Amino acid sequence: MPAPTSAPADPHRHDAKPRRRVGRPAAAVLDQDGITAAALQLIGKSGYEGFTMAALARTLNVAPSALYNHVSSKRDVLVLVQDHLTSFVDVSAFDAEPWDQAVRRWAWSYRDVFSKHTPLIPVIAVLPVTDAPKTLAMYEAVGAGFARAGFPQGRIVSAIVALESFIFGSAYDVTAPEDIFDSGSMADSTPNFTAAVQHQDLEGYDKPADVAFNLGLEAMIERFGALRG
Amino acid sequence: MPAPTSAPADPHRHDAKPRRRVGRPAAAVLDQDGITAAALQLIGKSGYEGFTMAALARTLNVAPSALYNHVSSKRDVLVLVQDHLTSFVDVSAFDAEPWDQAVRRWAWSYRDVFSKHTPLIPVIAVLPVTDAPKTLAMYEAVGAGFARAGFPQGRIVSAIVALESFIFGSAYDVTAPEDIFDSGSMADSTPNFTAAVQHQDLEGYDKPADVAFNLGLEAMIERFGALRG
DNA sequence: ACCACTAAATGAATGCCGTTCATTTAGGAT
DNA sequence: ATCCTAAATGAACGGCATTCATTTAGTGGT
Repeated sequence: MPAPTSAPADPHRHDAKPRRRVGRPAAAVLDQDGITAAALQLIGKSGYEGFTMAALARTLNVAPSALYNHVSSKRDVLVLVQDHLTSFVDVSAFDAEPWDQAVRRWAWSYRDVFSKHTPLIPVIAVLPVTDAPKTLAMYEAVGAGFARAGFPQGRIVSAIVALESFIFGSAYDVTAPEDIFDSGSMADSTPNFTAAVQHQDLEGYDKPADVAFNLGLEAMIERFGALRG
Repeated sequence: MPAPTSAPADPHRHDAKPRRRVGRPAAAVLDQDGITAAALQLIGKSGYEGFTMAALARTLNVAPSALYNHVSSKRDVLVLVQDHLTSFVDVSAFDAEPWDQAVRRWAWSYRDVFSKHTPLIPVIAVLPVTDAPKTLAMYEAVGAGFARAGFPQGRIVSAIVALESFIFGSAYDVTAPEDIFDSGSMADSTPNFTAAVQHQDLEGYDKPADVAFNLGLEAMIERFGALRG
């Protein structure tokens, strides 16, 4: 009886999100793509605190319970959103530029996309690729790029995972408050760190998060690059 | 006058647990240290799903509302737990071993501590150090180690942040399901990545997460080490 | 043209959750 | 003995995700 939660091939296709007249039910008003788009829009407007099954239903002119015919949980919606966002990550450089440049472009865009969606990180980081086809497609593009660049087969996945872990952690960093390292009244007991914070070199970047991301990313690119055959 | 609506969220400088005979208040059944200890124990027993203000109150034989005399929100409790956990991170090597070994020991222990507490990561990553004295103490130990090793002042914080970002991301990775990269029925459309997954080299480690962590960490240690004067 | 079947929507109900608040309790200070 | 006040209580409150019996309206078969 319950509707399938993830079926790639849907019998009922295209139906925008028109407002059916109120009152009693209608024909197909909802599908996963429509839910995903509405969710993304809602998140953009209200943030993740405002992202509620009730609020999502409201933007779709539907009762909250109706969503559960197309999705099995709120987490499910987050997975749909996550996978959709992944298609905004730029992997194009992997077949247009040298390996190191491609990794650079990919990593920065990956970080930028998800720094605006950090609540999704705990979801992505642990999600089987089977549940996220577009994410899998990204891995394929990246993995192919590594292989083409002469990366040893046995280390491709580990290298990607290491980069991705760094990217996720760095995405949080982007959202941290500027004064996160102000030691305030405790400065006396932490002289070394306090001094280091004060003398931090921005190296021409706008934000400290960018300096740190550049530093770590370039370290990995250089060292990983040396693994190529 | 009714009772105050919000308890002090500020741990302030004293974090010992002496019975302050400041000559004011009444019998104390609850305090922040007791709450922190109970919270940690509850999390260990029931996980973060079972970690509820009501459940926490129950283990302390107290009404849920009583907690709010000592803590201003559930998030506050998480901050206390987070800061407490940080004292389990091993920074001892920074005054006993060479820089690279010290970073290694610190990073692995940091990752191991928080891989069991990933729900805290979104909290830590964005938390001003002022609210977490033990965390600040850790930064001081690490920062001092970097300075002593001849690290250029202006880059100490960026290097630590980069390492920490990598550590946080990698902590998630530890908790990922083993088959997270099984592409299942989609294997045909992702030949490169699927092959890379199949041929992944474990390099003698138990878990793929450890291989990736080692790879990224050693890259950073080597490259950052070259920055020392 | 009828009818049976079924996917999809409803709205009420459920059970939890974090948090608030008026009130009570009991120790130290004067 | 009395006042003062921090700390504890228990009953609310509003919000949340999710479930379920029921209703609706299209579709496909005869």
